[in-house]
Amino acid sequence: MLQQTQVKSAVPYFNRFVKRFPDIASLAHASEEEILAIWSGLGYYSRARNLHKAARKIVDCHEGIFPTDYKTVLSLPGIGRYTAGAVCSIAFNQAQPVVDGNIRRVIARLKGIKSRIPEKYFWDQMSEWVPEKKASAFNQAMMELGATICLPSQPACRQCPVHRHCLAKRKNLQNSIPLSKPRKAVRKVDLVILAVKHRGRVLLTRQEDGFIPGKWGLPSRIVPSRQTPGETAQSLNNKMFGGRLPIEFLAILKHSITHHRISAHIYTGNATGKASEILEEKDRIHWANDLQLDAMLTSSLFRKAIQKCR
DNA sequence: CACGCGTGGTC
DNA sequence: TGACCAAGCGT
Repeated sequence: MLQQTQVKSAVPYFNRFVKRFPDIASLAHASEEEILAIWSGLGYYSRARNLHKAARKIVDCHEGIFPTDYKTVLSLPGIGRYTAGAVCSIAFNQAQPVVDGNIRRVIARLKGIKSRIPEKYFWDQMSEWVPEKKASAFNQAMMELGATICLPSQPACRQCPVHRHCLAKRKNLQNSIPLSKPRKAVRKVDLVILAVKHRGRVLLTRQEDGFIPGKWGLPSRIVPSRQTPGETAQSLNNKMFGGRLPIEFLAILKHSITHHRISAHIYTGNATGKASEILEEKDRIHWANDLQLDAMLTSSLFRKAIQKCR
């Protein structure tokens, strides 16, 4: 959960997760749907799928007991160099290095590194520093230092236990180190979302090529350039209802996903009479009640859209 | 090494 | 508000 996610954001998800899946066996035997339902809103959903796979692999290959050997831990799905090092050092106190965003910043400042350098540099440095008998405390301390004192902006150098060793501080370069990476341009996307209601239920569809991840979602379509959202909404209406559904513009929701900035144009409609005949395969649609919505929707964009219709 | 993957915190 | 960033991973 903590991969690319702040501790503060993950904590409530973690508590719910371990309450529902208190051990490896219960996770291994759960359905992916249920796991994703608990994960819903946290983002990076492949983490949840990999966690599920890892649990099953541990049950199948390691008699249900979490391995302690570094190479074996590293071989689990969703566990890369960082997580394997974190688990082996923090949980098992093995002298394995870890490098995360915090540690990159701490090292770059300590060493006064002004240019882009290969990732290997940080790993080599941490391998050299990690103490044989206190790997757990050391690795956590390095990350904590970055998370609480050696902050991205306005670092609290006066409180820093190693400020006397810090080249960035000595040269007064704390605010220009580390070099911020050139970001990929954010693409703006217009998306039409249909919130169709019928007797207190909401229409969900499966979209194989859906822009928003997760199996079930509200009917949606990206607005092609040279088309207005209204036209796209009508064309979606044509495809799904033969154009018989009276739809009404409701709101625009802003939602950002990595390098996409989505403007979601929400349209609502009431499916009654002929409009309730949907031109879509039966197994691709579902009329969901409130309880099902909660369990089936993964993306928080769709959740926000539903909230708007209440 | 570059890229895509979600969402929320922070200034 | 927008830009940057977060206990990264798999391809």
